[in-house]
Amino acid sequence: MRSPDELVALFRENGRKVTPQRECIFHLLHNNRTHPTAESIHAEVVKRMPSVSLKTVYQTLHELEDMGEISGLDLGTGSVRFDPNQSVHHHLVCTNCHTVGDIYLEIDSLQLASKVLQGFEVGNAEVTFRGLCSDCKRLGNLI
Amino acid sequence: MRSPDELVALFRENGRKVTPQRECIFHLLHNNRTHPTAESIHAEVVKRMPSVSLKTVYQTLHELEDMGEISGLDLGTGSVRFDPNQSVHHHLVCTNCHTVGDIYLEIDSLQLASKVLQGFEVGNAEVTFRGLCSDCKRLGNLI
DNA sequence: CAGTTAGATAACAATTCCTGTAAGTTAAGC
DNA sequence: GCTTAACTTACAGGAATTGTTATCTAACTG
Repeated sequence: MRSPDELVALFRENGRKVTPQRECIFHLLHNNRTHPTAESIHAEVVKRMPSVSLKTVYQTLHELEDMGEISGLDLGTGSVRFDPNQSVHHHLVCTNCHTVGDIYLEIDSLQLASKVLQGFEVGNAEVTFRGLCSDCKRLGNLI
Repeated sequence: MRSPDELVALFRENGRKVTPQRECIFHLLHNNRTHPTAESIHAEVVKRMPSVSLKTVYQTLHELEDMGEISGLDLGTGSVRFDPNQSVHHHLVCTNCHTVGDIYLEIDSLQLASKVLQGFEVGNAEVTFRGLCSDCKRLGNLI
């Protein structure tokens, strides 16, 4: 995702309006590696601007998603997570605490032989690793 | 997933009761490669037994899941899909029509170097390919 | 720099997918 | 055939998200 300042300019170029609510969301997403949900972003926004509705947060997140600035990830944790990290990477999902980590992989086998694809045109490939994060693993050993 | 007859026996062994509703669901799942949702299974069940509730379908599907006979898949298509195919495979999800196909892959690179995992203990790795299925691709070309 | 207006916001209701509850019904073992 | 745990149904409820609408405001316009 671009910097908040660049997003402001980009929004104006696209005929979208720049509101304080949106700027707040831009800042909260910038360099954010926590894979936040709309709900968690909203919780942070509300600390600064108490009247902002969840709907506004969803709308802004979806606009950023449509513009390719962030990705919505459905990792089976109940709600969609938003990721401003647009470099190619994959995810580690803790089956216990549901935190999401990033992992950078070169997966040669993902260059698939066309025969196995049977006409399917691949846009992208996501790899999701499920297991225990280091914290939950450690706690698990203690119990 | 095992055959309907085997499931009947297995349910009884496990102290679960075998009802006509459940047997109907067993048959609908057997050799089913369509990755049905609870809703779509229910639609089929109702054709044969009009009074069956969606709740009953969910309950039976979850029991089969708990027994390891089917897998629940959250592929970001809105609802959970159930897959009786228990061999190791991955999925092709059409971003247009949301149908789900199977793909069999050997992914050597998924034997990850422990350094990139930073203490994360991997249980399993799922690969989801998103793109256009052959039907949607063809239609896309025509439009 | 006030007026205009497309677009954004907030409050609220609705939707979708799924789960909890409670009361009636049935399969399996005796 | 009786008992009882388990199943089924109807219905309510819940979480995540989206639709609606009236109000408001950013940014353009003169």
